[in-house]
Amino acid sequence: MTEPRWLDADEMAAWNAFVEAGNLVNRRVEQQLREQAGLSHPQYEILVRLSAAPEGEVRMSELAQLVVTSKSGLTYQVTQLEKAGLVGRRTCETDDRGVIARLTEAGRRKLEETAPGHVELVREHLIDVLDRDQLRALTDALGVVSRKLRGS
Amino acid sequence: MTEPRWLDADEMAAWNAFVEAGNLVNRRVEQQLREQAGLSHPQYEILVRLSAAPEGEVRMSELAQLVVTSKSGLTYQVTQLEKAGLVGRRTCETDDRGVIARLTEAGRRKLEETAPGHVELVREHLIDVLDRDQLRALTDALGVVSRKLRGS
DNA sequence: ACCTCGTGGTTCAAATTCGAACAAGATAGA
DNA sequence: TCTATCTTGTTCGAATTTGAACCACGAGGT
Repeated sequence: MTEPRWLDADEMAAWNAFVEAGNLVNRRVEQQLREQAGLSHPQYEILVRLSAAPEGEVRMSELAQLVVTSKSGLTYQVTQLEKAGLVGRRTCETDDRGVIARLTEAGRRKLEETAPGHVELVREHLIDVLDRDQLRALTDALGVVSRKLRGS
Repeated sequence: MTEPRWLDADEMAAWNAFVEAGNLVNRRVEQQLREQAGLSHPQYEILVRLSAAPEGEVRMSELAQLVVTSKSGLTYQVTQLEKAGLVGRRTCETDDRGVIARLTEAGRRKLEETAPGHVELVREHLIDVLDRDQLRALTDALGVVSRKLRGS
């Protein structure tokens, strides 16, 4: 095993900042959604993705990619949302294996009443603490990271 | 309820990038540590923080802050690490309530043999895909976010 | 000394996560 | 057509996470 290229101070700082900020923000968001709407962050994400799709419908496999979770994880969360009446399931006409998740009217209302508080929090902790340039730099950098990971 | 300030396209992109990159990287790191060392990311983080501290000792409450987890979560993970012989517990002399986690020799060895692969992955997916300026911008921006969240 | 309040850590139940195993359906080539 | 191979989504068990409840202890005032 050859000696690895260790991280220098700047690189270490970058990694730490990434992990720390991610954890802190996630915790905060999770907590806020939970107490304000009784939703987990993944659940909220699912509602958002569905609402953005035509007919409010997205196929399970695609949805799993969008919210970055495992297949079984998505199955679980969609089941929860279904019990709550916020999402429905139907089978795909062209592919009998396929299952399509669909946002219900109640789901859309739930999202509408939850979004303001959520956006407020995102603003307070991420958007409004950065200026335009910082925001762009952040988006660009993280975009590179994501694309790299998506393609492998 | 007053109408919230919604996110414009750039702001939305920033938030999406943040969440997506965080999820993707986390999943990847988790998977890598699990199969290469049988450790979860939080567990690895604990070992890192301990190894960086004088005597390899950190108090539980402080450790929870460092790795950004709940008290109970930390208790659980330290217990796991203790079972594996990588970490020890002792009570604080000056405060009978306090518990101090301590990195064992086996723990230090485990960290030494796990770190190279981990660093390699961090490099591949975060560090090496960005140039110096991007890395600095990322660190600065996320630093602002973390500081803001730490102080509230 | 005593009492009150805050802190530190653990325990507990409930919810969530993941991967592996599975069943059922699509797909492509001989 | 037959068959071998992917894909899809669910199920299952094991591991993990969280907040609330709890107990023990320190700190400050009376």
